[in-house]
Amino acid sequence: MQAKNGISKKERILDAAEQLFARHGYDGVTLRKIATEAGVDVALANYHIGNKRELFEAVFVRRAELLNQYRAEALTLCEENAGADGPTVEQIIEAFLRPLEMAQETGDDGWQHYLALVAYVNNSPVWGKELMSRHFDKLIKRFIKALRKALPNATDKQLFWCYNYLSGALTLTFAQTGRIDKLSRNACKSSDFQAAYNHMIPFVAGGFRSVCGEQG
Amino acid sequence: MQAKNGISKKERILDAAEQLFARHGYDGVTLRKIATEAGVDVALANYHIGNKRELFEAVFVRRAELLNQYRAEALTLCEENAGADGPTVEQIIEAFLRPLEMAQETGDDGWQHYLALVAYVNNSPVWGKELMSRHFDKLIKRFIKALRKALPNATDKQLFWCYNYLSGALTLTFAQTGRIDKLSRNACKSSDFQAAYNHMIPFVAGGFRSVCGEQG
DNA sequence: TGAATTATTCAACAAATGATGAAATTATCG
DNA sequence: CGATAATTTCATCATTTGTTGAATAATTCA
Repeated sequence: MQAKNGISKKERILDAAEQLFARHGYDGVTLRKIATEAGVDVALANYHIGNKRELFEAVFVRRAELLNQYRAEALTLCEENAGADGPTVEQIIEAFLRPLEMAQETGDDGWQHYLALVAYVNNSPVWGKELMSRHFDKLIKRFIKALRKALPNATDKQLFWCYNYLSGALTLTFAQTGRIDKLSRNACKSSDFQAAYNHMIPFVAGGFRSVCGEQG
Repeated sequence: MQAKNGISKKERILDAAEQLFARHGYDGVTLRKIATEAGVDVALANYHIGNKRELFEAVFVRRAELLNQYRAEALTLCEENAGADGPTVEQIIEAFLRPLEMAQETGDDGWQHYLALVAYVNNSPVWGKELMSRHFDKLIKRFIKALRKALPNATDKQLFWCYNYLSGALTLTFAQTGRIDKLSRNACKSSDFQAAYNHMIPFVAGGFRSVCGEQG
């Protein structure tokens, strides 16, 4: 049952839920607000997807695989282009971040909302651990493996703490609170993803090098 | 009307609210849960503090000034101990972070809950901008000023973006989701604040240096 | 003590919430 | 077409929510 404009009501529900959950969190959103935003009856979400929790997870899952795919391709590409020593820290971090920037910069607002949702989940004591792990850990371990090769002196403890800081920096950038705009008196704009990622790559790479020591 | 054990019911309400808001967010907590946790009637929060929103802000405000004071003292101290060139990036970052570590490591769980609440607020698109700015911007600008002196080649844009990454890394550490434990197969423990901050200082300092360039 | 102030509890309200069967509508396809 | 299935709407339920006015208890202090 496909609508004429190509967007089914089920997708409209997921889009509306994505935006609202990202902005207000799980408990800050009611099924009625989602339905209203989607222009749909309240009962329809239940018919197509299930209860509220299942709706939340459906939204989270929807783009997760695609995102992993983008990142995996970027990592594979930079590994193929590198010599026998493998890619540099900068190249690995870039492969980790650029797909996100590109997703956020498509005209589609959906990716912006989705990544803000990931930020919410990543920071949530309740959802954070299980949901993030289930969908993203596998690929992250591939990135860590590449970093371990680029930083042969690093211990696992150092690598994973550094990844944690990277994850936090990224998350706050996703969250798009607009706080940095105000603090910097508009020297930085949180909507300027290009600037956010351009600065982030050397920051994070420098951080990894500083903690884990140069190779040799 | 002070209780015999020294903890008034008003304080018990604030403590319970602090813990629950930090864990479940504003909308994930009901006044009844707070009251139950505090061992108090539902109506009492309203009598002592006001409505739900005012309760949330009261919790947020309670420790904000004290936290600013700790950080300000640390910065002043490291500036006094430094030469005419001022403190190094590492010293400034350390002054920014150590008071948080110390607060989290007091036996009192309250500071842990409070900093998790700050993490929630900092990442929240709704609360993030206004509430954080109102209470923390002034002191943060003092820190930025010190960093500007330590990194004379840096532009404001670079400095504030780097601060943003620092803030994000810090926030995720506060949030205590336990995710890093699982990801690293217990090489890192999110409850180990000492390790979290020990690694974070060189990471962030290295990041600043890498983005803003060494001086000279 | 006893009156007055403060603190706490009780009871109840209207509004909103997630959920779900039953009814109505629309699509599918032999 | 006509019947079977998929989709969408409608009406309604029991709970839960934030809030408040009145009643009760505890404290203060003259």
